[in-house]
Amino acid sequence: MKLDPQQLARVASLFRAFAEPTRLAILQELKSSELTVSEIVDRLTTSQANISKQLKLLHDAGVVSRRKSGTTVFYAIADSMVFELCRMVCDKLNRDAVKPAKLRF
Amino acid sequence: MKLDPQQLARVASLFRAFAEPTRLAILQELKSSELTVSEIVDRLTTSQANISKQLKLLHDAGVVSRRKSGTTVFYAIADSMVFELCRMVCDKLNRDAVKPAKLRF
DNA sequence: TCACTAAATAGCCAAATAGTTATCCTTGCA
DNA sequence: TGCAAGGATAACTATTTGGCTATTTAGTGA
Repeated sequence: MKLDPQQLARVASLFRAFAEPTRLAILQELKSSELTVSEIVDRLTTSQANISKQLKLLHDAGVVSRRKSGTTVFYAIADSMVFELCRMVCDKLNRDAVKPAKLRF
Repeated sequence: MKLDPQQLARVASLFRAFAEPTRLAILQELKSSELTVSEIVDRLTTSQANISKQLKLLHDAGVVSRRKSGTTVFYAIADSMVFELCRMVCDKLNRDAVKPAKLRF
């Protein structure tokens, strides 16, 4: 079965959510627990505006979930497929690496 | 275990290989068998130059393999993780879809 | 040697986007 | 009411990159 251009675009779009170091860094922080925007900002090295922007993108892609409590907003991984995906990609990079580096998301 | 920025960049880079409809279309064509550049060009709707460019990117990412025979070059899927990855992404899109669309790479 | 074909590359342009700073909601509280 | 804090958004810039056309490189056969 072949996907038509529109379906390919949707698939590509979801892959794109994972195709940025900053977004991967956010997901990595959310691996252990849900976090507020401020907590993520504290753990990473980019601006609050950028974190919010990337969180919105991840949320639109259905990758993270949002929970509001007062003025603070908690984000969490919405689907564990995130980790399966990252593990598969890391495994491939490890297989391809000349010198074993043992990446593990 | 947390990946450092350089490792995150490598992971992101591999994801990026899958984050384009044209490249996904190429991979989809290669699903059934290896193909020459010309054959891929015939099956898709973009220029030969663009197909070559995207094939180079996929090859650099270790996603497709290259086999030369005379003046023609055959490309093939280099790692079956490609299909596992795409299946997982399709499954998620199917889960999220309000109206079941049954995507299947 | 010359013509022909397959594929790769160069050079260009337009669109997409990660990042920034500045500003704007909201909510909670004095 | 006022104000401070947490997040989101706006506007802008710089970079990346998918696509094109034109050209180049490399085999093949007459």
